[in-house]
Amino acid sequence: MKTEYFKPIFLRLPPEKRQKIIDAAVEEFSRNGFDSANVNNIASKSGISVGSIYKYFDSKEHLYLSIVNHAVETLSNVLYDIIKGEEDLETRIRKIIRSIQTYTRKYVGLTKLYNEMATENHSGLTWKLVSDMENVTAGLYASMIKDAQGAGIVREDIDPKHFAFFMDNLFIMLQFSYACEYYKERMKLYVGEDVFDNDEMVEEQLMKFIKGLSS
Amino acid sequence: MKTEYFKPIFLRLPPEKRQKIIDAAVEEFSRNGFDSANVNNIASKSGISVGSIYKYFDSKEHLYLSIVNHAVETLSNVLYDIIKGEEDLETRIRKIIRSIQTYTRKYVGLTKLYNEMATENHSGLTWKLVSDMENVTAGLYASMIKDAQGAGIVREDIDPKHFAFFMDNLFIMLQFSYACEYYKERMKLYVGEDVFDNDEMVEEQLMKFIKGLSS
Amino acid sequence: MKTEYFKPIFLRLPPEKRQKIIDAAVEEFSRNGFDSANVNNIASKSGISVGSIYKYFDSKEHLYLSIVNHAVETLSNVLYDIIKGEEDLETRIRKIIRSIQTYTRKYVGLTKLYNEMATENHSGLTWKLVSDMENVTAGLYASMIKDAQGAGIVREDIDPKHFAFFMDNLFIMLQFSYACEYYKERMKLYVGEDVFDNDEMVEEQLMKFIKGLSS
Amino acid sequence: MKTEYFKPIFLRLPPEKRQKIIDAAVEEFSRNGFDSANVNNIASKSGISVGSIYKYFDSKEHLYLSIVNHAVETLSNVLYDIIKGEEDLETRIRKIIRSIQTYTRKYVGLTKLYNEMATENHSGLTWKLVSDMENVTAGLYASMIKDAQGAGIVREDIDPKHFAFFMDNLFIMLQFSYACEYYKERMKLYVGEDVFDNDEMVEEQLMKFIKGLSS
DNA sequence: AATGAATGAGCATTCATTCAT
DNA sequence: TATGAATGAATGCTCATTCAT
Repeated sequence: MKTEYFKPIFLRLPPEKRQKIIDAAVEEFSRNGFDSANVNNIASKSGISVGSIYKYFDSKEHLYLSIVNHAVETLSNVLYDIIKGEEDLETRIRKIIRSIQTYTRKYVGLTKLYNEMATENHSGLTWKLVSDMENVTAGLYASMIKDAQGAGIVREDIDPKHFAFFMDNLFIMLQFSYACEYYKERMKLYVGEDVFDNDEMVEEQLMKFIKGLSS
Repeated sequence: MKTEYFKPIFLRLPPEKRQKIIDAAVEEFSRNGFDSANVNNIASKSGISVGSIYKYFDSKEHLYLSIVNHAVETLSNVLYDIIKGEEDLETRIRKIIRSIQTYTRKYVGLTKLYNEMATENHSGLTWKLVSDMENVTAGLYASMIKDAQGAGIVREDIDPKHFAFFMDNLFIMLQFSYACEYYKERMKLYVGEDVFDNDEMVEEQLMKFIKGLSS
Repeated sequence: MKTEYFKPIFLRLPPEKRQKIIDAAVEEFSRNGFDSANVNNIASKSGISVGSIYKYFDSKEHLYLSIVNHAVETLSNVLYDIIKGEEDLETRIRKIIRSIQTYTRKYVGLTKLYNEMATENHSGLTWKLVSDMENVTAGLYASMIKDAQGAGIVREDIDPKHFAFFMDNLFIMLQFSYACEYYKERMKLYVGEDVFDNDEMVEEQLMKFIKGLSS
Repeated sequence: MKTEYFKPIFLRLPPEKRQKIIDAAVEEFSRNGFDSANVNNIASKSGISVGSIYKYFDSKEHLYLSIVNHAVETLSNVLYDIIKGEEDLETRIRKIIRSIQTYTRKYVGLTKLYNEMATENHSGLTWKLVSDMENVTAGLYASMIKDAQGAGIVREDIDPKHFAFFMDNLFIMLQFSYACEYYKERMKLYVGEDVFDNDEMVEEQLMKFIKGLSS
């Protein structure tokens, strides 16, 4: 069922070597995008030969897909741990926001890659890769909101699916705003040059935004 | 101040010719992204020679920037017309949502381009291009919200700048969700296969989301 | 009907340039075979750029096929002029033999190419190219022999088609023996180191062989 | 005198292992030609490691030469058994024809290899390999014909060496026509789609051709 | 001004060969 | 001896850019 885009031999590599390849590839793909990324560069940055890259991956595209897959798995694992908790809606949302702030900084490359990936070019393939995860998140969000509606915290007349969608949109844009040059500039322009030193403020404001305008 | 990336001669061209070049370039860049886009293709699709392209633009990059600029101008003009109106907050937000639904469908290529452009690759240059416009929008949004706070429609304890930022984030994601394959799939996954036939529903739900959860 | 493997632009080239490309390609392909032939070499030997080669031909394979086609046309034109004559069987056969001796020396590369081409690798494509010509030759030979049977010069109980086939086999091997290293060595071994200075002798003996052993 | 292109250790291998390597190499070289043949493929088809291949042979070229040598030995042993018999000329020729029909089908790969080998690429080396055998055959043919001349079966005024040469040319082409795609197509075109089901016919006609036209 | 043929650096990929285990 | 992972030079092909006409 689960398609893997690397060859079995890749898993048999010593973990540090594997990590070096992943790091170099994330760096190269997230900086240049798929087309401009240079496999030979990735190889030399990893400290291995091109030949070896092609022993581990069938093609540049498979290398890319493996890396995207890795990125999505890493990022969604983080979210998953939070969403699946038992706390009330507000606590969980706050946790998500803080995780985004923490982990997006930690995995800048992976987040850039996510943005890159959602771009037109190869979206057919990448969507297949990512849909499972988005599916899980979507479901979790929706049920989390339904619960909140049951508990009277969220108004009944809003559709949980739409709510989940808009909320995740905010999260995605927040990720990009912490990782991608363009969106970083844009965030500074909107809320001020010092946003990135004010994580609590952002958390607070986003929380308020989600909770609603009117008192 | 305002940098232009085409050469003066480009403006002296007959408008239809200019439009043909723009259309061909939007098509090629939005379908393939900057790197895979082929200048020779753009030339033949426009019905002019490569040589001429390079008479009008210094390089592929300048052609790209000119096109992005055109895209942003077109898209932001639409928004601008709406925001600058005198109606109350809710009316204006609803108008924006409906415009996004209408114009994003009309200018799919331009929207894809906006997504493409925000990608790491050329963000340095593109940001310069776009910042003016985002600046205007940001200011307009913020003052629009401030007004609403003055009128008692929006709670006082939320920062107008943050509010504007989050709201625009929602709008941007909505645009992508109507234009870019990846985000289209994602939206279908979140809210159902038939979203794209349910514009009113989306408007209604997004309105509710922005207005807030709690009654 | 007739497939051409070069692009139209190739024909618009100045003939000397075209010839230079053909010569360089014949040289490279006949010396190295399809796989080892180096397109970059062909380009520099022709005094043009690789880019141009790919403007004239879609791929290495198409370049090869164009060259093979040229070779076969050249070689079969020579034969065709002879076979279509009105002389009696023996005169025509003698003429063919002498032409082989003359033209194979003139077009060594083309003959080597013919040998190369008949080799397994790409025979599917090449056969299509060549079959028309072989078809013509086969028909001409067969009718030539039928005539001779009618005239009482060739015994009635031999099948003209088989006769044509065997005769052409002898001609093909003669061509190879005048052009390809391996077959040259072999011919010297069979009939003596000085064969290549004894064209009349070879003509005489081959004529006798074809005309038959027994008096 | 006799150069061997494998290393001594190759002979010390268990015969089945040796045979497996030979089979895989014949298959690969005859299907793809020298250049496109892949040593790693040969290794895996043989069920041994590349490393081992290079323990047994110095290089791809030596492996190739060893295989060609094997092919030629096999094929010429067959012919040798026939030619050295004591029967009269016609009987022996018929036997050769029938052997070609039988053994070429059995050893398609070896025959293709013989064709491949006679191609320009490596003819220098291969000729050295093969000349001994061709020498023997040439001599045997010639003396066989001389005998026939002595017995009054073959006209005196034809040179036995030339006769042997032309006759062997016919045999070689017959081999190719039974094994190599290109020549198979050509034979069908010359004598009909059903040639390959008509071995006796071919034998009969070739016999007649060699025996001569005139009654 | 316009053309489009020509250029050649650049990159993905392959594969013969080596060598540490 | 045997293994097979690792190497990296080599090559087909693309495409931004130039420039003679």
